[in-house]
Amino acid sequence: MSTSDRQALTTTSYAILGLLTLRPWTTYELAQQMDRSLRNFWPRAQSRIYEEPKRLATLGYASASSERVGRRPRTVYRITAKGRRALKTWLRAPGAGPIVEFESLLKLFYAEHATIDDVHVQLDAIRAWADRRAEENIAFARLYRESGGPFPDRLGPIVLAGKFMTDFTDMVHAWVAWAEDAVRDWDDTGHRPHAAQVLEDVAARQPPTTTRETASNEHT
Amino acid sequence: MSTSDRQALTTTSYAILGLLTLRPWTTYELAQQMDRSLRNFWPRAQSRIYEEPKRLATLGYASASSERVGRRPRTVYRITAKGRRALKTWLRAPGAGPIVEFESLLKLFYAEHATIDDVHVQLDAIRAWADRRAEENIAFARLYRESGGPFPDRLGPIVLAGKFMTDFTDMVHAWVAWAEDAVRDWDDTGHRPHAAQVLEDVAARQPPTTTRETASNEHT
DNA sequence: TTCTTCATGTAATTAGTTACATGATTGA
DNA sequence: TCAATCATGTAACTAATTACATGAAGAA
Repeated sequence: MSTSDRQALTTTSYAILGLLTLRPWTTYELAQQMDRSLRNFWPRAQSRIYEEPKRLATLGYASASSERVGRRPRTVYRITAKGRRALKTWLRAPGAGPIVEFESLLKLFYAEHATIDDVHVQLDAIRAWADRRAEENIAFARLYRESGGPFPDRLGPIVLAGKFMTDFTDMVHAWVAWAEDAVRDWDDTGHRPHAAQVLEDVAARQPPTTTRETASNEHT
Repeated sequence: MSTSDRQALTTTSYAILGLLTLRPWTTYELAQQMDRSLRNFWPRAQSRIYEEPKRLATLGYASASSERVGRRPRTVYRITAKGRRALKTWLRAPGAGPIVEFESLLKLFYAEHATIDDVHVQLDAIRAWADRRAEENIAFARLYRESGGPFPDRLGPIVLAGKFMTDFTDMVHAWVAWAEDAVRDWDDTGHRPHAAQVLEDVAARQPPTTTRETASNEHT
């Protein structure tokens, strides 16, 4: 039981297995590709990308062939039939929803202990992040529009993920603009017009009508 | 050097240190509060919340006082002056930008190997996720509008983070609606009108004018 | 020839998770 | 009085990270 647990693939395993369906890769190429395509919704360190395919190979989901560059060894990985089957099975089960980690926002969450300058440092950093990402998104879109990209027949799934990323970038950008306005009314009066407005707006919304047993939240 | 490294606080340490500025908490309360307030932008397992304050205490950033409930011991943590200073210092440095992990999207990214049903399983799961979150957001806003919440003077920072979360939820919701349309044109023709449209739109954008040394990306 | 960057990997360490264990409290 | 839930914690494990090491290739 604990032995079979140890053999269970992680999401990262499947992430790499998925890349291996496209073509064989050297570990370095995998790391590069991971960085290009999955970084934004499944970020992992380079060393992880070097380790995972080994495991895939020992478990039979991939095959490893050793090559040689001068005196240096290198490994090329290919997916096996077993690997393809495993991937297909994994694709059928619903995956986890989005998880966000956001250190700058955490700092803003404790802004009462910071100076107003500190707050602007965070907001500026976030804006810079959004700008950088926006640039990447545009460069990416132009590349694909002009050349079709390295895997033109994958356009559908690629843009599915790509639009998620641009939507997220846009959202962060808009949020930071709002936040800059909002912190402008942070004075000693305790009045927080922007915050109050948000509360009103969100509180006035109709909860989505989920179909689980006539959601009885109307005790109003 | 490696000894002093071991003493470095992590972001999670500061997350808890921040809560400790609000009032003293038992570990269980801390875990609860973490789950209520920080889960959405700094999610950590409950056991982590039980361990971290110990470290804060041994390093002098917090003090621990042992109480007793029947025969059971429990610990209440309080921030120290040193802890407050450390938090303030941490707040000054720019934090990391948002990191997203999204397993369902990863599965969609490999949708070529899935059936159309599999794809809809993912999209449905994502929509359900967004609906659940929307509900939480609304409940949260209503609570704060009506009662002011447990820390009414923190309204500013709280809504800063809260609006980020609702904006994100809204974005996911809108994206999934678009995605459902987009996968509708996934047939064998290879035509992907929705995807193509996104590429056009994003490619046509003007990159944000970052002020680092006259960004020379106009070789057009 | 030397410096830098690209390429390929391993080792050490840790932050974090899952799983377990059990006492206290509530209420049926 | 029994079961379920709340409360409090520890132990075992691992996925992941940072840091290091070094050969190959290209440029100056």
